[in-house]
Amino acid sequence: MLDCTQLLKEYHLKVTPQRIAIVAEIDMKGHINIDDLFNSLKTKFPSISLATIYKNIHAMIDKMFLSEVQIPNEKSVYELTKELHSHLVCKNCKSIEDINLDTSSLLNEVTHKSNFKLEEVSVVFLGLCNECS
Amino acid sequence: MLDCTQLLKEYHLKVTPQRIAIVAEIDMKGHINIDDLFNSLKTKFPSISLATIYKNIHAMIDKMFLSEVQIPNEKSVYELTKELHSHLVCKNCKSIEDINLDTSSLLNEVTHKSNFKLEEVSVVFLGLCNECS
DNA sequence: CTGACTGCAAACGTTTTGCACGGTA
DNA sequence: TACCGTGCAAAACGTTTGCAGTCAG
Repeated sequence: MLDCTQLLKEYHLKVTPQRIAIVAEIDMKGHINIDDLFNSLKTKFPSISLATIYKNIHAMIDKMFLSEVQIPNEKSVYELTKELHSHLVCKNCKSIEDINLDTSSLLNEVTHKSNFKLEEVSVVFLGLCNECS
Repeated sequence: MLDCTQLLKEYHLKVTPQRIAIVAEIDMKGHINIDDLFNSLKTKFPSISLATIYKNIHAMIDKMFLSEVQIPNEKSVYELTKELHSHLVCKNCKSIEDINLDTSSLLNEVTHKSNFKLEEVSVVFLGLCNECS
């Protein structure tokens, strides 16, 4: 299990119960949006504020240990920063799976076809997950 | 040059001066966000309302002849619907280029590695355009 | 002539901000 | 103790809605 306290310290963020809970929840769920995070944390911290969630999510993104994942037509979800990967999104249940892909041929193709100096590529697949299909 | 009136008729939307201007502007710019569209149209229609822009953009998306392009960390832009393609986005000047890619090997890879039934894939490249690099 | 479109203003949902209080280091 | 984080309330922001007047078909 992830040592949230340790992680926060590594990134020079003060360790508070709310922050520990935020990191623990994201780690457990893998991907979660602001509202679901807020609702989950309310059971543990009945008076927690959405402002606190927003402030902390942004602080963690600034420190680069959280990443925002933008999903077409859905609210963004957040995940602990891992090595580069792509996402599979279920159109039905909205669940999200990570997948590691070899994008080298794609990058190669773009490098030859365009004048862009590429830095990142975001690949999102939409479809139906195993359970929904 | 695109016959905007004709296009609107084909998709069974009433032809109004505002709609012609919206389609013409999107066709001219290729990709444009709501604010830029609003500001461009204000020179021609000083009293045009943002509500009109929003309503029309959505009407055209519903008729499938406009498409929304979601750009990480930026406002969505809109384009006339063309055959499936990917986008190159300049991190500096925010310009957008279309590119046609062969995504078959990518789809193949995902089909083998996951249990998802794929329907769509969105690929966005971020980097620097020719002028900015 | 009728229904659809426009522009305005108000409503709405989400995110951000300012501030007083409390907790971490 | 000094500063940072929290929670509340208000503000800001982008988008949507309702409505009265106008226009396209």
